[in-house]
Amino acid sequence: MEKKQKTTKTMPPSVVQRLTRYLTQVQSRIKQGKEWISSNELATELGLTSSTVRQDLSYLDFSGISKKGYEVAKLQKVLMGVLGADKEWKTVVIGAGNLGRAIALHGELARRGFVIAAILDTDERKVGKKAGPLKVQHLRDVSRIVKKDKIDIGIIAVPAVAAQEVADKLVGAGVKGLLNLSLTHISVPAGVSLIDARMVASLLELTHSIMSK
Amino acid sequence: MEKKQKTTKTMPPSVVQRLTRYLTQVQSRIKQGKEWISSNELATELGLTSSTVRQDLSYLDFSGISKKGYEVAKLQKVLMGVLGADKEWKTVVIGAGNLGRAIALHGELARRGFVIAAILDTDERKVGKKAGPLKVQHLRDVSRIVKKDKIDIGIIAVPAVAAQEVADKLVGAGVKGLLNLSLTHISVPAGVSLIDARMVASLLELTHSIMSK
DNA sequence: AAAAAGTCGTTAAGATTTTGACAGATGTGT
DNA sequence: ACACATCTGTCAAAATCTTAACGACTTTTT
Repeated sequence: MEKKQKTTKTMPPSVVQRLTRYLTQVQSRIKQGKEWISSNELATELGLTSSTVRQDLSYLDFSGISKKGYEVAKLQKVLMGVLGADKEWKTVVIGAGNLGRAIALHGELARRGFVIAAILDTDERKVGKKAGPLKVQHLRDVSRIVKKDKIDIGIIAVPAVAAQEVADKLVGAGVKGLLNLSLTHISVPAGVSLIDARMVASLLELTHSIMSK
Repeated sequence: MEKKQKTTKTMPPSVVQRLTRYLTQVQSRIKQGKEWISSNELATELGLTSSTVRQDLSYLDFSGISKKGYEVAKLQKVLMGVLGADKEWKTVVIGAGNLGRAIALHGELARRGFVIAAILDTDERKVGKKAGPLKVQHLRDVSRIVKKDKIDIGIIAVPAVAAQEVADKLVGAGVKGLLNLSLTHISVPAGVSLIDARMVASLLELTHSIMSK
């Protein structure tokens, strides 16, 4: 009657962020035909300390081998499992502006298991137009679409003023997580996940950093 | 003979990130015609504690007033100054795929002082095509363009395999900072700033978070 | 004019994250 | 088979970040 957990003390967000980087690094190793990678190599490649790498990987249900390091195939599998990169995630993009359309068409997402099932907007001039294989639908149908297509994730690519309202609609319709690309803060109820990916904010971090050098 | 610094103990990255959020919040206050905002209001709106807000703002060369809070107009000005949001930044986008073009055309960036001076690609089929008002140029001209247009920032929107090489070229050409939108890790020399804004990574953080709820 | 209430700035306590250090494990060379 | 070198896993110290607490100041109320 024992759960298979071992991994399951929740990881700090900073660890999760680094896991995504380990995953890309490991995958590039695999492409190169390598079989092993050490904590020290990972650390050097990513600008971390090997101690951090080992500590992070200790959260996983997975072990390395002395003198060899980590087996990349297995590590990839474990990382994908923990991050959910081994599943398909149904997503909907809200906002059929340049950014929204670009995301809907971004091959990388599809390749990584993020299926864009629909793209929505409120602008009647955009509704009905094509965005690649998708036809832009009206936001008013969000609830029906989320339910019918079993959408997990909403990607918010609308102007700041509309962001919270769109988020509320998505949450109301039952999505489990939101990716916020607008530059505004969004709040969501406790059961829903939210990650910010605000480019303008990132650019401001960058300019701050440039100025303080 | 005294510097006007006061602000100038470098801020932790986490503080800088929050400053960007304070800025958007303050600006929305200003639009609403309000004059003041308290640490507690900011905290509530952004899901923080008022203590964190006060601590963060204490890094700035700026003070609130007992019983009233912070004057939004002044706070905006100080935040913009610290973040570099009161300047124009010349940027170049590398990669004329969907994402690169969307960014080059993204009005929000222009509105925030990020001037997209050029968009570059290596794909001869894309070179010469229009992306809004810009014409796609060949990456081989990056150095000339960066110098002529006094480019500060490179935005990297190319496939993972090309990202590091593009970064090296941009750094070689003299940009001061990079925004990395590719999903790969990029390394840069010490004098150059780098911020990651990797959507796929953000989505993986999101799916991890969804799964662990 | 005194008391009350609200807010800031700052200190330090508490929590979290990162790093250093080292025992134990595994492979390599002689 | 032994010594040596190289890794991992883990513990604990160090560094960093967040939060609570409280004195001081300002406005409002009585």
